[in-house]
Amino acid sequence: MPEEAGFPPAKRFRPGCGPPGGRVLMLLTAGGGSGGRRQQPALAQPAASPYPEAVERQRRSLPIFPARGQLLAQLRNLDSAVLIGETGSGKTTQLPQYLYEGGIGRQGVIAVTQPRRVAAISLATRVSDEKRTELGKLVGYTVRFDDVSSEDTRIKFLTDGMLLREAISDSLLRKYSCIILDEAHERTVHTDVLFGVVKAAQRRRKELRKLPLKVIVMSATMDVDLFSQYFNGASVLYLEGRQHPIQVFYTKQPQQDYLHAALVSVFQIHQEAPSSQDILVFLTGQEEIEAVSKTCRDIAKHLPDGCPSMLVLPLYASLPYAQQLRVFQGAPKGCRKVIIATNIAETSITITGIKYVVDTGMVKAKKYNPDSGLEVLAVQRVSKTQAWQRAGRAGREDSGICYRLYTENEFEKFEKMTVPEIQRCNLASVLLQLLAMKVPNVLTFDFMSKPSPDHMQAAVAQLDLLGALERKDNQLTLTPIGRKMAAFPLEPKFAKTILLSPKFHCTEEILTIVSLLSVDSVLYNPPSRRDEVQAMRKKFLSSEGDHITLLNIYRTFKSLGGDKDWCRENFVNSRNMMLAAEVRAQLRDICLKMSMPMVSCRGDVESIRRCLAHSLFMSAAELQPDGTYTTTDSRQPVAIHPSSALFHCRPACVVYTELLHTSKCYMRDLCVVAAEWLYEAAPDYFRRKLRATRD
DNA sequence: GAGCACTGC
Repeated sequence: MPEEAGFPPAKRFRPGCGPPGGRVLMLLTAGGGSGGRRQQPALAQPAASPYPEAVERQRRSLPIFPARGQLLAQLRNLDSAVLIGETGSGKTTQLPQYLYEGGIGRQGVIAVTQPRRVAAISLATRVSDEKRTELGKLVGYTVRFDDVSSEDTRIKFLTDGMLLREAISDSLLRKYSCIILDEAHERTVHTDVLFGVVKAAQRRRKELRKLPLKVIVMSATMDVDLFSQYFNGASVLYLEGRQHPIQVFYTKQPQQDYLHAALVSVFQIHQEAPSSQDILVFLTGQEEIEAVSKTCRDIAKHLPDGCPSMLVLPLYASLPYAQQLRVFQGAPKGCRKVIIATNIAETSITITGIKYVVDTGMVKAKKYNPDSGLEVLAVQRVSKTQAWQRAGRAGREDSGICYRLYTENEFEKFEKMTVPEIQRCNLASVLLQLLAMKVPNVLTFDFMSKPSPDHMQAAVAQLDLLGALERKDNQLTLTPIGRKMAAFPLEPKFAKTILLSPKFHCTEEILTIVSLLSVDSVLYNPPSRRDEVQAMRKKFLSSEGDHITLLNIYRTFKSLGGDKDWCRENFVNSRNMMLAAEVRAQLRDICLKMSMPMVSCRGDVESIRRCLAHSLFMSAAELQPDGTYTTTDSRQPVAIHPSSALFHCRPACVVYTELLHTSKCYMRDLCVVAAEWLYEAAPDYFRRKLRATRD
């Protein structure tokens, strides 16, 4: 048994509780403490309620309910507002209904945006149930591949990415009277771009004396200064929630080995706590999670008598769906559930019954390196808000306990907030979308958290190479090709690949390849069965690279009618395969709307490779005399990723889809090309490069 | 020579 990790006495806190100092313009409290008995709302029952009693009672018991009148009175007169409400306050399901019932925003549609599809769908279902209407009538939702809304829809839930798409065809968002940006604290790229788009639409509509646009930003955390300032000093409304108290323990000493510390903590809890109380452990990635899960199971086998048994469940996004679902099933009586997860359990997946959270304080996340212009995936410290979010996962139904595997001193040194994604990612897509909306002066776009000028410039350079940009009167605008690229829900380089494909008579094939590349990997690689996987995959491998290999797999899958058993036997992720087929159909529709010819090159694989060379020429690498590879763009040393079909080959020249920095800089998804094809594709670009290397 | 956080259009 490992020795005790050593935790000092607990500090009590309630995550996100209490108003932010000095910034609250109005305070709306629901009454009642957290976790304890709640005050009954003192308002009179409406004369004739349209709701069945149970639903009505449930709605009235939510913390937001006593604030209803005050909330409506305030919101009626405000253009913009920020609403802070903890988990469980009922803000997301109730506020849109209150607005509708109060006759606010009835001249148009009330939109509520969500970062995730599942959330948009389940919230719409919930609210339409409460309104006792059929989903898609009064209350509906719109997410990619699934639009359940109609002319009658007045309350619409949509993903933030979907609303952005709509802004391309109508940048004033004319059909909406009110836009509620929910989960704003997550600061996804899409939400961040929407902030700017919605703010501009609001101002422009005012200038044009059109229907005013009301904007409500909803956040679960207290750091709202930025939101309020950004929306011209918008009022901040505070709602108390239903979070239960959580005890937090820190370690006395910094931990050298967080995996070891996590194991110690799990078994310390396991020996002390009743077996009905489940544990959630936060680690950084698949490999680590699988290794720790195995160790946990091994140790659990050799525990002393009287110790409860243990059900260890890994949880990460690339885990097959059926295995993900196991975390929702209760463990047998006398058995404890231990869930070992990535940050997928921070926001995306909520598990009930968690009493203990073990937080290693580490996360694997993308960083942006402005010098090299590259994204780097690296294990790093979480931010304070992230640590609170993790702790909060222990207090969903009852009071909880969080063990932090770092000292309080270390915690104080964590970044206050996670750096918004928009400052950590490639901006080519964002820029293309803004240009498609005809935003004037894109380079000075009013972002809430501005990306650095270098960062923006790198995106301009990328779009320029793809032939998407032109300059008119010192303003950046889109070329006809650029406008077409923006129509595809894809990274710009993939959109360009599709647009080039008719020239190489391989549109059908390119559509398949691009679809497969734009979903999560269809190749399932359980580390414990590596040899089996390699043996099965051999029959699809192409010496011409990963794109052709993927095409081979898709063709076999299709010829068998999408057989799930075949997928399992061949270590193919059937969920992602189906998704790729759906993406392909959508992309094909867009091509047909543009009157692109649907052509196939049949067995002529070379034309596919030529097409890829012409669209990915800026991501190429050449074999050096010493057997290593160097990128043609920045002469950076790179290596072939071990997952590639070309891992054991050494082609002279390749293009790749992605660079991945882990222990080395790896190229992923490679295609063998001829050097002269690259030169043909962009003679000026390569002439510049050659001159640069000579200097 | 040896490895892939999480969303979304």
